[in-house]
Amino acid sequence: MGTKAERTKHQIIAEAATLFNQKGYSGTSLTDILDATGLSKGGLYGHFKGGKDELAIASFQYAVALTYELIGKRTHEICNTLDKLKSVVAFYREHLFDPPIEGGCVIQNFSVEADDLYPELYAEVKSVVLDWENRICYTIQKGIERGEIRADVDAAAFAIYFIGAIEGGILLSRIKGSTKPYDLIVEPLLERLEGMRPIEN
Amino acid sequence: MGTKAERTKHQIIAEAATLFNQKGYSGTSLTDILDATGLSKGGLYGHFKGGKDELAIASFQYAVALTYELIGKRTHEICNTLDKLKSVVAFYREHLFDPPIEGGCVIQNFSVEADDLYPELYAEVKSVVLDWENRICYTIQKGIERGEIRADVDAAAFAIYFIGAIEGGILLSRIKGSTKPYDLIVEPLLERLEGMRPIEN
Amino acid sequence: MGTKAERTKHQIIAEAATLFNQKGYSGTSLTDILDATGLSKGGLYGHFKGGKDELAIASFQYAVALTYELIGKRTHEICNTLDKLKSVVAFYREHLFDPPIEGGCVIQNFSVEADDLYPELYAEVKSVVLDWENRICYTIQKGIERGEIRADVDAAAFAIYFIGAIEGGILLSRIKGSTKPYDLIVEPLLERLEGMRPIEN
Amino acid sequence: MGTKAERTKHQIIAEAATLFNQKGYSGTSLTDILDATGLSKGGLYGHFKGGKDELAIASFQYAVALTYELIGKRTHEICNTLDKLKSVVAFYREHLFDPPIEGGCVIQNFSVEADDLYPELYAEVKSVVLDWENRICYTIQKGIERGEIRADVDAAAFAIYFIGAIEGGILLSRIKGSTKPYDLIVEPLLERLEGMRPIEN
DNA sequence: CATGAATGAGCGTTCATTCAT
DNA sequence: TATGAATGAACGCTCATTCAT
Repeated sequence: MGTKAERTKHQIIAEAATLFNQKGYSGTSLTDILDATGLSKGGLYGHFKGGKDELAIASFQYAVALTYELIGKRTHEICNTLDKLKSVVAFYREHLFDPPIEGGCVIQNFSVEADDLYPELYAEVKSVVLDWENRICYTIQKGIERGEIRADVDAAAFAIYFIGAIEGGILLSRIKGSTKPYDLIVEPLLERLEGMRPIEN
Repeated sequence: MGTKAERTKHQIIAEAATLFNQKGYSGTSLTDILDATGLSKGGLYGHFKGGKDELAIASFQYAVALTYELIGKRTHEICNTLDKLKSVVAFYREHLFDPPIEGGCVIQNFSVEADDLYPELYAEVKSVVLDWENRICYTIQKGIERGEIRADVDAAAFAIYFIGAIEGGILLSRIKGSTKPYDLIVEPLLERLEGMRPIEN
Repeated sequence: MGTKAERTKHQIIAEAATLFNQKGYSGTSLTDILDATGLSKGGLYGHFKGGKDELAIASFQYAVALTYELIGKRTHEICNTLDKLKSVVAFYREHLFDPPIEGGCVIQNFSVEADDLYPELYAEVKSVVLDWENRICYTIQKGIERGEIRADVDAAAFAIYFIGAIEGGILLSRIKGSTKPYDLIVEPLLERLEGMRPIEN
Repeated sequence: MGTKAERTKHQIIAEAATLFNQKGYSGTSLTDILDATGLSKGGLYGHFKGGKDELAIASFQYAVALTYELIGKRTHEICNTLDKLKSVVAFYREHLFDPPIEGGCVIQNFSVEADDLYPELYAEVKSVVLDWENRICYTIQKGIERGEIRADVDAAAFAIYFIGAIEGGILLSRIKGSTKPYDLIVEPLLERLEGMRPIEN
């Protein structure tokens, strides 16, 4: 449940995450967020002493956590490791134009704006990407242990390829307004996944 | 060559392109541009009646044209079509951290910020991507005609894959600060290019 | 001694007095005071319904009372009237850079800010100065009665001169960061005090 | 004459000097200054890139310069050095309640607020006081050379005493709303001035 | 054409104060 | 009593833009 303050804070973050993801950090004014939440000017600072910066970082973290959560729900019930990874690819495909947070992929949106301007936020983006890599690595290693993935697969390299293909696909599909780019870019990824299956004998 | 006015205008665009690409549209103030160019307030409006918007679009177009030009210099002397395409991949690899316009890939930077906020600019981005696709299609079709590429290659699909892989690679490599992601993501692309070579007999 | 409420109130006043004396009324925010005391927003208003104004006046009065108390401790044990007055001069000299309340002479600080802006507070300053005058007058008259001071001394005039010399000395010594101005300005005051000694016969 | 910009800037400074002197730095808002000048919000920043700080320092310097100028006009026509100094004492007496800049002595007002809060402004105050000292020193040394002042006078010590007495007098007279404190505090100063006259023979 | 003084809306932030808990 | 979430006006400052010169 949480205290009233916690609920208010959470609501601010949720609204802000959408706005930042759509309009960017610079493009989103506190007034935008205030309007969206119904809060008053000073009220926001009661929850975020660090101001817009702190709120942006919290929003990014929330957006990432929400995405993880949704993906987790999807993959939770899938036993086979390769199927799990495929379902992640499918998840992003389904949400190309209806992403967890409106505005597109948060990693793209935040990284592209933060890289030259907001080091603290950018560090956060970097750590999230690293974390994503690690999760995939871990998943693959577990898959190898369980005999669901061939032992000679380079987990670290695959993780990077996996993320890059998905991100490239999202980027282009959104620009083109079509799922086709995503499908085309992700196709070799899916083939590679298939190729990771241990040889039956 | 060109009148003094044209040269001044070009200089403004060049400076602005870098600033917009690094700091984004919202994050770049006219003052930033004025400081960088040494121009006066009103002077800029003399060249760009449309204000910041017009300048941003002009900057984006300039950035794209400059990139094309640099790539063109590189590919011009290459005869074989597949080698031409490979050299484009190499070009982006070489300029991952030293791009034609400081701040990274202009398509990424402008598309990510413009999509939810600046329809006119976003339309420009879309048309540039479409143009890039068409160029690759055209290159491939010419390659097929010249017998350098197998006739059964789907040029349109390949073009999209080509762009998506490169963009995904750039995105991740910049975040990670390493060329490795680019290499990993682009690897299957290069293999596919190799596979497009007509069977010798 | 005193209820808990009284002790809390006193503590607020003591902290606020220092802050107001250093940073001024306008320059001190309630947040500053809250941070210094550890109190909560509403807690302060429980003790000072009148808000910042009431607290400022209470702080000024406290600062004056504290100064009187310290001077009192010093002069208490001195019998001779002229020596008493000299010890006051010495007291201010000793505390030029370590005054009872950090930030310098409260009369100067409060009067200079209040005169054009806060009539109520300024009235308080005026009454404190008047009170100081009266105390000196009274001391001198008692000294005359006790035969320690010549009967022809104009007590009222001397009191004003006494205060003015000390204040002028403090003002300049603090600006110059040296006791020298105080010494120079106070020198004729001390001579005059000496001249007030009744003629021995 | 000066350009229009210079005239506007000067007008801002003049208005601001009065406001700062009356209400203090913290107590004066840019809106106050804008209202007084009729300028618009951003217009002020065209003249003072450094914002409120820069304006405050400029205002203080202007106030000091104006005072010097008025005193200069007064003393210019006076030949004898001691009479010159006496006329300075008289000048401040005449303007106790009608000072060059409304709000009282700028040294007092600015020093008292700046000491704990605005080091840059405080440095300016210090340098002005030092300059005043030096001017008096110089005047006295010239007086000695011209045989109008006894050669054994300690110019530096006198300068400090001179300033301290005047400031103490102003401070108290303004609090009391009467010229009497000034007269009383300045009396020994005038006597000392008289005592500096060389012995006639 | 170019200048830069001027505009006024808007920025992120802090303020003194209130009030339901 | 004491808390701290909330208010909304005001803070210092920057913005894109205009226009008399």
